Amino acid sequence: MAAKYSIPRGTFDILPENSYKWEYLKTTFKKVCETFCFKEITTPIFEKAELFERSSGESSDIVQKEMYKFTDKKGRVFALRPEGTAPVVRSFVENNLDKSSPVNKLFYYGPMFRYDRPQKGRYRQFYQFGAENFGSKTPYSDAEMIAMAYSFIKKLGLKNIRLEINSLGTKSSMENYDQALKEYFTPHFDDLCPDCQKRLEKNPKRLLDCKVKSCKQIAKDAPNLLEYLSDEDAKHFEEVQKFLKLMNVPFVINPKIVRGLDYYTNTVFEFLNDNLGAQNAIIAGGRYNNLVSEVGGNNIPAIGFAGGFSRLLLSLEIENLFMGEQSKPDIYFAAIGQEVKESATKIIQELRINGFKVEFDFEKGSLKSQLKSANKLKTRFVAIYGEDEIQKKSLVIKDFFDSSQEEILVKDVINYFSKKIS
RNA sequence: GUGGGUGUAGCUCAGUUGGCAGAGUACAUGAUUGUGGUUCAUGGUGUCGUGGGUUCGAGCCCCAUCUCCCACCCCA
Repeated sequence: MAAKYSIPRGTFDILPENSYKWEYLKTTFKKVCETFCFKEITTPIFEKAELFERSSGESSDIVQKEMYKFTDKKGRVFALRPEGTAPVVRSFVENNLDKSSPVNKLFYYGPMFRYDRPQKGRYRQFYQFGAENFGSKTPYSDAEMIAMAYSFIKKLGLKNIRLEINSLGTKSSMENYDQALKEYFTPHFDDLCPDCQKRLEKNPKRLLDCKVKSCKQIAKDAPNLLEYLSDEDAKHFEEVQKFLKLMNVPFVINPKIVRGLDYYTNTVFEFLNDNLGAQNAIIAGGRYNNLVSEVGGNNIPAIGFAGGFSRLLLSLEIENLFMGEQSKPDIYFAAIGQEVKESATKIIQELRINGFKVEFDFEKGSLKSQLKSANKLKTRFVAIYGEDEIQKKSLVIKDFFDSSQEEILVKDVINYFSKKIS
């Protein structure tokens, strides 16, 4: 053992025995997105570091300490993407997608990178899926986005997941609220945990979801964000709720949801699974009406979400749900003797070209061991080919379902299996 | 970045007061030479995470280091 090289900390291999599960998640997500008429977009896994510094907020932890930054040979500073929204916005702006269509509905998935301490549901290279809607500012588009995430969760069959929504309002109401929070918490300053004392200046909304008991106690009577929304923002939020109800998407309002990235405005939402431990957010997102212009585009409203595949997988495992199936051979080709095996390769290639999944072991000797392999691979059909069959230009086909056997002519083999295997 | 736990066969794990490295499972082969599943027999591998130290002797004790797990933090 004692392998010479080991995998980098906080990363993981997806081995053959699990690959199909990831594939299942990806294809299911894709299918759901397509029912909402979203189109796939793929961007590079690295971008100019500045893109993330600008979009996520200079002060966020992601930018401050979690980015994998590097400099290329010409001194350009890049970062492995820590999240998916900024690159999609960059591509949207750079390719002038808004010019050819007033609304663009996009989805993506792929690896993201953050230098975090690894933990359950948290890795340094992790796989996210996400979707963005550019160009639509109606409350309906907020609800549609949430409904799409909800549909994905439903499609997977997950039950123990709840949706929480909130509205942060626009910039002015957010500033008013921050001010109110500061006024409320400052008299209690000495009773706050050290983290919260820091947060009070930097990002007072963070005080609301502190886990320290004493802070929680103080935060209980803090001013409510929803009361600081402008009339217009409040109306928007109410309309979103109206559409969610119409679409039968159950939710609860949690005025304490705060998103980690600076760019959110108005609606924010989280899909949570409390059985996952500390990293309980499965899908999270919100509206970001100012980000496109901030990255250099026109003043285009947008809303989106992102989710983590491994947290989703954990959730599926906990609820013991279907996670796709490993691909298995249609036919195991058992040939007896070296000369027969050589002659078999021609038939096998013919079968494979016609789309059948055919397993064949050129080295295994006895028929018995080949049948054992076929059984282990859960193959239904075994084609038995030996001296007798060569003479007769035939094949014996054994069906493991009922242990029946029949002899067919080699020239009919494609036809035969076309009927047997759909 | 901080704290707690952890590491022994491919996998899941035993391993006594420090005294020859173990089980289950999986894998491979075989049971009158062309018929799987069940059964039986046989077989193999370990730098005991890594590097030091204590000791006649270390899987076990001490120090360091790394990994993974859990929590803080942060977030998907």
